[in-house]
Amino acid sequence: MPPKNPQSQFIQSLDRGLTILNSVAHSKQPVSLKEIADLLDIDRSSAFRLAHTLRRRGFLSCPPGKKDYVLGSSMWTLSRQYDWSNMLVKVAHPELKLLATQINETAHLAIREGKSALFIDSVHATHVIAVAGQTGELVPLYCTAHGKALLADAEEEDLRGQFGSGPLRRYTKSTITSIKALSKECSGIRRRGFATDESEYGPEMRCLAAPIRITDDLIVGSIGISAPASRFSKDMYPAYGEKVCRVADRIGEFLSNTEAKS
Amino acid sequence: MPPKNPQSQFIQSLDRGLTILNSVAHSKQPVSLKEIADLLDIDRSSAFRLAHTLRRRGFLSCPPGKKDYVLGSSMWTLSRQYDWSNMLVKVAHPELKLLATQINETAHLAIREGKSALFIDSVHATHVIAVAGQTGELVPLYCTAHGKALLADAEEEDLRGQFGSGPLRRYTKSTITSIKALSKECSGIRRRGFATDESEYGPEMRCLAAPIRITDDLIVGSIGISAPASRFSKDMYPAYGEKVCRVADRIGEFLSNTEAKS
DNA sequence: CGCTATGTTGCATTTTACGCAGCAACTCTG
DNA sequence: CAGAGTTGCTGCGTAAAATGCAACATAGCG
Repeated sequence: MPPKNPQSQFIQSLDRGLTILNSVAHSKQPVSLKEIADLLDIDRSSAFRLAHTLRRRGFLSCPPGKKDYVLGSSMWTLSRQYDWSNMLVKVAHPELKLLATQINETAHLAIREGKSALFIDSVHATHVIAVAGQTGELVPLYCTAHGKALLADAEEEDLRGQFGSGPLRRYTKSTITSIKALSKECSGIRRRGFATDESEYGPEMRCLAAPIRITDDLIVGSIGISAPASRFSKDMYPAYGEKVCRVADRIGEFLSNTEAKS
Repeated sequence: MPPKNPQSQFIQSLDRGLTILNSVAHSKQPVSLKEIADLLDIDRSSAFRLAHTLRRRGFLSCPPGKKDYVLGSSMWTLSRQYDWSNMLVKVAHPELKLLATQINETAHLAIREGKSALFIDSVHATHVIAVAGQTGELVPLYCTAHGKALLADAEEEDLRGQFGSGPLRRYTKSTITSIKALSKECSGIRRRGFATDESEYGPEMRCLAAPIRITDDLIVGSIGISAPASRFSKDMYPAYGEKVCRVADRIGEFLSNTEAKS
């Protein structure tokens, strides 16, 4: 039976503290105490005590001399020490398996690492193989389906900041070498929901991948399928694309919350 | 005057919530409700309400089906959306400048990015240059002073996991090519406090760098100086090393808290 | 040098979070 | 399979803890 009074399970002050963390993290400028108080619609003194607690615990920090708040070292520590990729693998592996068997081609899971995409899990068509195939391999971001899926939300200026303004290295005839073209490709991926690789990195290989998004649309990984071009024609893009997108969305939902429904 | 009652500025439930976040983040396994209750020495019901609040806000999450807690997507979002390197640059730049003028050689600031070290700021000997020199450059981790400083806390098995078991690529005669030697080098860096580069990557260049550590000893960046070997002999290591270490420590302290002293 | 805006502390009030008790689901264990 | 022991979850009365207010402190500004 559902709880009669669901509100009683809410700790107000903790909730408020988390709201503060969120707003500080999303703000590009340091946040003043007044802004916090206004945001939560509480007295300045209460805001002060909440912020003070967060600071003492290292979750917030004040730039030397200033009295504004920025994220503190604890957030740094927490996010780094935690093995996100392991969690992603755990949640995604069953879905990866499902995808591979449904389509009967190799399915991959990738995350971003620096300026590359890193394959962290894969399931082959005929049999399940945990540590084999391309798992562990690093590939460029701008000329692979997984890489481009991971870049999907980047705007032209972001791309320029990350790859510089010069032309990109060409691997094959179809490699995208200009930032402008890459940016256009990204907007196409956002629209369609999935990215493809027309032998832009390695020859005679087709790949289709979709970004895995969590709350706030942040892209945390990509999932997709690869096959020799001979077995994987362009006609299959719509059908496979929809399948892959659906799987990616489901993984994202699992990661985002899991209100623990069955 | 110091507050008469410093405890009154402390919000208990928020503090407890943060403690939960910390313990979940540091634990390798998912954490059960009972463990949380025991840790904080509070009733299970209170622990439940705290954890429940954290979960509804996305800071914790339950693996599908299970009732244990792991870090949630909000932590993911927060840590990624925040521009850490920008913050590091802001805090470290004055110190970098000081270091460069004191020693009168180029000083660099670097962070880890994937399997490389990325230079994010530099100050040249004679003049301050914000966006020039090696800023933006990626260099290998295992054969540069900055890279090795960033790796300092890694144990042999970590290194093996990150670089594979094969030999490392050789750039010069003095490049370290075995994981075992690299591990030994790391323990030396931990002992001394700083790393050096004996022309292991590029020729005729010496470099000395120290890791920047925040709370829990997590390494978040490195700071160091570079010079042609002709001007920078081995004799200078102790003196320069101590200087660089002191600067690195101060930056770490600034980042870790800033109890806002002057 | 006032004046306002913001940060910080003490204190009285009452909201809020706590522990207790009890139920439900699940796991051992014989 | 029964019964005992864990653990997760909810309702409720109470006490403690968080809140808002007022006052003080400090910084920025004209």
